[in-house]
Amino acid sequence: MCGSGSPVPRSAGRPRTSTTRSGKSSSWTGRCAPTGPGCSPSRSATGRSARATRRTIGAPWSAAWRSGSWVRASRSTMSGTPCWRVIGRTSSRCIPTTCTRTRSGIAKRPRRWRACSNSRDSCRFTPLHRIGYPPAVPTTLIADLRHHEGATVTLQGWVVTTRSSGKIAFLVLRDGTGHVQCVFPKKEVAEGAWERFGELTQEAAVAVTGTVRADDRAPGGFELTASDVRMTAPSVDYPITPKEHGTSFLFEHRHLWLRSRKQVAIARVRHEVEQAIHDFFYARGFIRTDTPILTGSIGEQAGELFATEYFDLGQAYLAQTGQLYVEATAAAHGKVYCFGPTFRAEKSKTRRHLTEFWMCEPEMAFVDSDGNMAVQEALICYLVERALERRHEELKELERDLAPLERISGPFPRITYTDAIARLQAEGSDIEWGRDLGADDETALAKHYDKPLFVMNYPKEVKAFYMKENPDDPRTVLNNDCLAPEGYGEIIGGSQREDDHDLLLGRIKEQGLDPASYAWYLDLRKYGGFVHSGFGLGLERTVAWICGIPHIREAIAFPRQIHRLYP
RNA sequence: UGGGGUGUAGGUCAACUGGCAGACCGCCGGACUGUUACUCCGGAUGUUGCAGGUUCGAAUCCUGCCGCCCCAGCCA
Repeated sequence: MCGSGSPVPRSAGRPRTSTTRSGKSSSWTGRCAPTGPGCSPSRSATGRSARATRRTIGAPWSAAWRSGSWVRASRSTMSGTPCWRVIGRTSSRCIPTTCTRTRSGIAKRPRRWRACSNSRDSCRFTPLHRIGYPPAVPTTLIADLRHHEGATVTLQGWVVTTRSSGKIAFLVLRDGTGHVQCVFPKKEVAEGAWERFGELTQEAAVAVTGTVRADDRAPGGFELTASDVRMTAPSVDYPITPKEHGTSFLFEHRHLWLRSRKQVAIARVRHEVEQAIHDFFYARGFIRTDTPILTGSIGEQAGELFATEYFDLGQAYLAQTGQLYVEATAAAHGKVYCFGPTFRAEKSKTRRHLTEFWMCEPEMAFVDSDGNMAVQEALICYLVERALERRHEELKELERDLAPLERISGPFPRITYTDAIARLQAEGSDIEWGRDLGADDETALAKHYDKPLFVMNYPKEVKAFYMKENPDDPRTVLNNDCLAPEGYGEIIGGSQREDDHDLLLGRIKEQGLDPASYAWYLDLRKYGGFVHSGFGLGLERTVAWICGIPHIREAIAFPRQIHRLYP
């Protein structure tokens, strides 16, 4: 189940454009600077299907965008205006171009089109904005520089650092797609450019024009020999300097800290994990059903909810979980999930808690506790695999030791709560059966394994009312926690749900909850009750583990903690 | 909500037993043609968290308050 690779069926990955008529797929190795005079929307590329060509003619980028086509941006060096070429409509494969050069060195328009064996998302030769938006002014992205070697381009971005040595100066620029060093030789730059360089400060917005040059000394392999620079917006006394800062200072400046390399890397791993979650469930036929944030009834237990006035209906609460609602939608669709923010007014001040965090909660009809864990296992394997495959650079930036992640594969070890207690006691712990496991207990258990660990069947008393009683041991319920390795602790909590109306009602009363608030939830057992299970995966905890960062507050752009509501 | 720690320049931190408020980074000025946390020279920068107390004298000792950090509980 694990390690099965892409959740998309293999057959869907075959290019369906006419570009692969040869039937041969090859990776693209040529250098392309699609900026030559021949680059015009009205000219079709040799080998393109007539249909795509027609689409290009008279079809501005926005029309192509609306129709879902892929567009590729390029810039005419003659007119300076961007032009757009539709390169594919339904393919999930990258379709890069090859170019030839004339003897004079000017890149000509693509002669032929080839399919590339890389997938659309991972292909290094498919810069993202080709399927995105048109830049406000003709601008080359740093990530695209490899395609523009020898060409004169204009970059827009923000100043990371400047260095000057009297007759030569260096500017490290970032634009959201990467970093590049721009070199300013004093004698060769445009008039006034040297002085303008001197006025640049950290994080000033700039436009730099120069020639793209491959250089072994450059971290990304390419540099810009700059001919001109223009500051488009100043930045005075940027607070986050290249020196060290304390955590409270950094979180007070979180809106700026997000620009730093490591924070960018974390955000991209998070993005990858979120997308991977959606891909995973989509490929397996789950329907995403969104659950309310404002709720009247209560998720698990009162007291730790954020309350707000709700017109004439009294108090509304910010959702602690979407679970009760996905149980309802599971009866409509079979397999569903929700993914959104949840809120806990717990006064927790640990490295594993936020008051607002994102949770993915699948719910599956006709799936028992065993099947539930199998899905959790597959999901975690897939998320780790995706991060390793597509966010390798980011994990490297974060100095994450990849070996523990590479070891993640199914099946995961499983241990019952009762066995866990026995093991802890054997190791000298004074924990007694019936008490919930603490953070230290979890770490002690998980350290025996280099994979995530399932701990199953906790005592009924310490778990929520909706969990199904274990028929083999009625003191316990059919639930599981999933503990991440390396001391990261619980990232998933799941259970088979109580599907018997009377037993559920009894549990509600036992825990002192008001049955009236749960009338609609009990209805699900009155009208075609069904075996079902589900779980909640904490996004920030998962991202923190994959990134190897010590505190989950860095795994979300703007963390909400008990003492932090700003920025 | 408990337990522990901490608060000094824009930032990170020193300041011995109560005795002149300091360093580095950053910033400003200058030098330097391949730097990449460049280097070198010079300069500016303070309500020592707040309020009170002890003392000839308090960043330092005492009382109260506030902020932040770590740990625990609760949980994802």
